[in-house]
Amino acid sequence: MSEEVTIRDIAKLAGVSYSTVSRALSGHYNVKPDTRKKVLDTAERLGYVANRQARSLAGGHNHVIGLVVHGLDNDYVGQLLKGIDEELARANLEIMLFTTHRFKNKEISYVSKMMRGLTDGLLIVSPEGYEAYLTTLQQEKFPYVLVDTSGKNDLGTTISATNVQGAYDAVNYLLELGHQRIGFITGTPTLSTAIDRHEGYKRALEDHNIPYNSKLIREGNFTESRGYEAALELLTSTLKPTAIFAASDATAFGVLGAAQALGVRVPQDLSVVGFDDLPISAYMNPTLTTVRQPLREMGVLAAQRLISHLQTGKPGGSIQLKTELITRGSCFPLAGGN
Amino acid sequence: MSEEVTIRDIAKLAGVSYSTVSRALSGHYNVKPDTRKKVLDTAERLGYVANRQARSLAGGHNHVIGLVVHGLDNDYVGQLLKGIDEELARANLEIMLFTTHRFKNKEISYVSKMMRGLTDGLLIVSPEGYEAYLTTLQQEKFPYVLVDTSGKNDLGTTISATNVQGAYDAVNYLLELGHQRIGFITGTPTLSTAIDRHEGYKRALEDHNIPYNSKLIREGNFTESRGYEAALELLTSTLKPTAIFAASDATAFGVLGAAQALGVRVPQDLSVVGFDDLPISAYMNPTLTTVRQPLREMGVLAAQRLISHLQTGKPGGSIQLKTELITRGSCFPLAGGN
DNA sequence: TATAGTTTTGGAAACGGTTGCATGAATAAA
DNA sequence: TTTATTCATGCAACCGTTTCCAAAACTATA
Repeated sequence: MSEEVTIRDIAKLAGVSYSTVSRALSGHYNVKPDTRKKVLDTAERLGYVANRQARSLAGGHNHVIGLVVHGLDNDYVGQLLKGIDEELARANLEIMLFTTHRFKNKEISYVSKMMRGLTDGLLIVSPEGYEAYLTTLQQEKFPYVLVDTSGKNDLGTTISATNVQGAYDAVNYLLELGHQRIGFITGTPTLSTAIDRHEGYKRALEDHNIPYNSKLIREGNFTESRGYEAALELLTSTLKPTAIFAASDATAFGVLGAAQALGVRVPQDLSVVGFDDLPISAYMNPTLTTVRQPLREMGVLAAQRLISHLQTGKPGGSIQLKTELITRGSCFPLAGGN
Repeated sequence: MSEEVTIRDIAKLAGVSYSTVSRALSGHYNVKPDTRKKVLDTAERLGYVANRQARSLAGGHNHVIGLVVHGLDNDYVGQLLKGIDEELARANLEIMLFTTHRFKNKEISYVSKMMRGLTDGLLIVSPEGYEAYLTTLQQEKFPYVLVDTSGKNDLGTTISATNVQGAYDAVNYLLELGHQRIGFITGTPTLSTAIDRHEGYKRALEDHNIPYNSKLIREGNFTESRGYEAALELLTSTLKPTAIFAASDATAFGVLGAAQALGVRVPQDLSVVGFDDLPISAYMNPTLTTVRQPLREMGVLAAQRLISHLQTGKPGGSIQLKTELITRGSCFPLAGGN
């Protein structure tokens, strides 16, 4: 290992004390402009890179933010992350990745302490309701932002989309096309987004005076495979729906797959609407009608609000972004009765 | 902030010195079994969580590995990460995420120093050829593993798949179905995987005595949108192919989209083969014939080899995993002449 | 029982920063 | 010009570990 350059090396060359170097580098203190310039130049020349651990150990900050996610194996998180990474890069913050299943067998206090030790703040994607560590973090005023959750419980800053309205729009659209038996494959029932989309489904039916029928509902978990199974069930049941609203695009892909497997034509025999508007959705056959969430923008906003919290010490307010129904080729007006 | 428990607190309660606590906790030293137990119990009781920065500052390890990727907005990385995360979690290693575009305007030395300061080792996904920082890392004997690259240049431990063979199998399959004008949409030309797949395409043609025709080739970049455009070009050119081999599943999705837009029926009028076997591919319409790479397993192996390097000080050997042609519904034998 | 050898343990010195306090320099006010 | 005030800087202490070194406590051998 080549010797690392430290602030003491810079101090020696620049002819000042190491504390001055520290102050010049960090910037929040009074340092004479010439001195600062001299220090910065020397640092530059020596190729100085601050030792993050030393810095944070001494009471400074980590310059690392933690990203808490269920998993990375779905495109949806990828889209969010695009926006997040962009903003964090701009602020020179590194990302530490925590997948929640790692927490399963750990003590809450361990998880919270570890994350606090490693990061300056947390971006928590799609928290599963009242996560135990949230309360701890909140008590300790540790900065965090919840991304893609309605966060009804006043758990802090949340960035969300209009999930109820989005689902309402989707189902309303199907209803106006003449569909009456509209199946619904839910998301993971513990996630607020899933609950909200379910609510939107109910409200749209209500407004059209169509009774809610639980036989048309299947529990999903936002994955393709579960969407496939659930659609198979719905399409072979006695109360076969003429349209299916899937709580996510991934789920909808499963529905399309199931329809294909059963020889059910989409959209002629079955209309399908998804939720998310992932990039691939536009390339499906048929192209998928879906409710667009501005995922990347949500990522940007989440990061911005966390950064602002870090800088000002005050949490940013919550915000809800608008969803938009994107009509493509997977829906069809219902012709005759039945 | 509630006061953190330190090794000194443990020392006091356990009635030993703090250095003994450190030794008991880290485990590589001689500590009397009773003493160790006493220390461990006390630590447990106090809910002790080691301060990572202090530990690494003092010369220990970070217990963090860096994951270097282009971006997370494709499912392929997600699959890899599943395996990686699994293994790293088992070894109690945290993940720090570095997206390469962040490096673009930075000095090589900065990037390498930063990563070294923050992590104990690196998992570099799909490096774009001879990355400048690789040489630096190699010189400094910093542990890293390259994932999904053929790494011809002896750049260290690499985990790859049989890309040449995989592409060969795909094209060979199309040839045996009777196709002669087989279009090819490449991957990002600087990536070794893309080069290898191109090579496989060439060899298969060669073995069937079909001349390589650059008019049937379009440059892609592993994305859907580029796949769409490229397919549009191919399908409207004078030398319209009867089959297209896409260098990735995402690219193939674009091809399917383009065919759909042009009213070209797949597989009747056009056969399509992808590469990756992403989960969604099985749900496409038609279901996508593709070359499967064991992405998750590659992730597992990469992590295992890095961990072993960390523990033994010796780099693990490179390994190449087998790809497999998965035949589904997107290909069709070519009937008449053409 | 004395002696040499081996464990086990404690104390001190790092690791590379930040920051409070005190002092010196520079500026403004009298 | 003197004095008060602000600004700039240096020194030392500290953050929570690891690890070197030496001393203490055992063990085994003679």
